[in-house]
Amino acid sequence: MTKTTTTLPRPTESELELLRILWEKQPATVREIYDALNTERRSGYTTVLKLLQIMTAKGLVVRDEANRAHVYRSAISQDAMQSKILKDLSVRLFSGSAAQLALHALAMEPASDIELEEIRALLKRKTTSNGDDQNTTLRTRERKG
Amino acid sequence: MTKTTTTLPRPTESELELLRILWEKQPATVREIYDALNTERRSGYTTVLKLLQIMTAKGLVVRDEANRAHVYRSAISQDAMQSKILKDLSVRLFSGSAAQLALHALAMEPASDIELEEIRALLKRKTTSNGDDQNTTLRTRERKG
DNA sequence: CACAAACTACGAAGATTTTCGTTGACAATT
DNA sequence: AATTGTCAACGAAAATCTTCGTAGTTTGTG
Repeated sequence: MTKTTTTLPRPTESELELLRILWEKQPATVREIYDALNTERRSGYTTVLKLLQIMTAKGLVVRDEANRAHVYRSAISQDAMQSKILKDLSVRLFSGSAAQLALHALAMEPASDIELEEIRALLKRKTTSNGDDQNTTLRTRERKG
Repeated sequence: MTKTTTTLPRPTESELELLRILWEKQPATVREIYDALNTERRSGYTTVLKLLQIMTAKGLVVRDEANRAHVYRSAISQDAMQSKILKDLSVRLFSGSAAQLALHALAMEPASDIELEEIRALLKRKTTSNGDDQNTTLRTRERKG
């Protein structure tokens, strides 16, 4: 039976690792994901396969079974997942205030000038039209690991 | 044998729930924590007790055994735990950039004017002396649930 | 065709987390 | 002093997460 949940569950620790790889390399086969993962940590092939099967059942990823080697894609964009997890965390640890969360994150790290500029720009936009929850899509830039 | 870990482990989901109550009401006995928790979710008394014992072993909380009903305190401030968890999350989901994390959090929520002002102030400080990881302690304000 | 390689599915062991019942100690009440 | 209530400790069941071995199928190669 296929589970029909509208809301995706929060990924577990290792599920998130696979999602990270997918966002970078998708669409990808188990083999490709396995290879990518094993440059970081040691893990068996069937372990990765099993995880992807579970994630498929959960709806975290979708797969194309057209070919023998199934091809996986994450079911949610990195951007959306980031928002989802931050939202959750803001509730659990910041009394629901994402702004307080942001403030904390900012205080932690000496951000680069470029990043500071992006934040200022965003703040400006939020100020001019406050209250309205307008569509503020982020440009996601690359960051070397 | 008492475990001697310098670094506190990341709290689990339910451990974090108890920490939240502690930060609000500490010092507190098991009974008090149990009562507070049960205004939100249903949970048995010994469940809470057991969790607190585990957390004591992990070093997440400390307890005063002077009286029959032990009295618990969190071993780490809410502020420090927030930083700890955000740091962890920035690594796992934002390629190590807390600034990107902050940007995301900001884009999500229509922050209040006061919060926006705080963020601007923080940005100003970070701008004038960039690169230096100066001591930026946050004022933590109250927020009605 | 026979054999090896690559693949999915599945079950299950191991590890961790969550929950609670039971026990025994002590305290308060009658 | 007997009963009832509260407490910490402990063990263990239940639930979830992680890992991998085995089996069976399909594909590629000699």
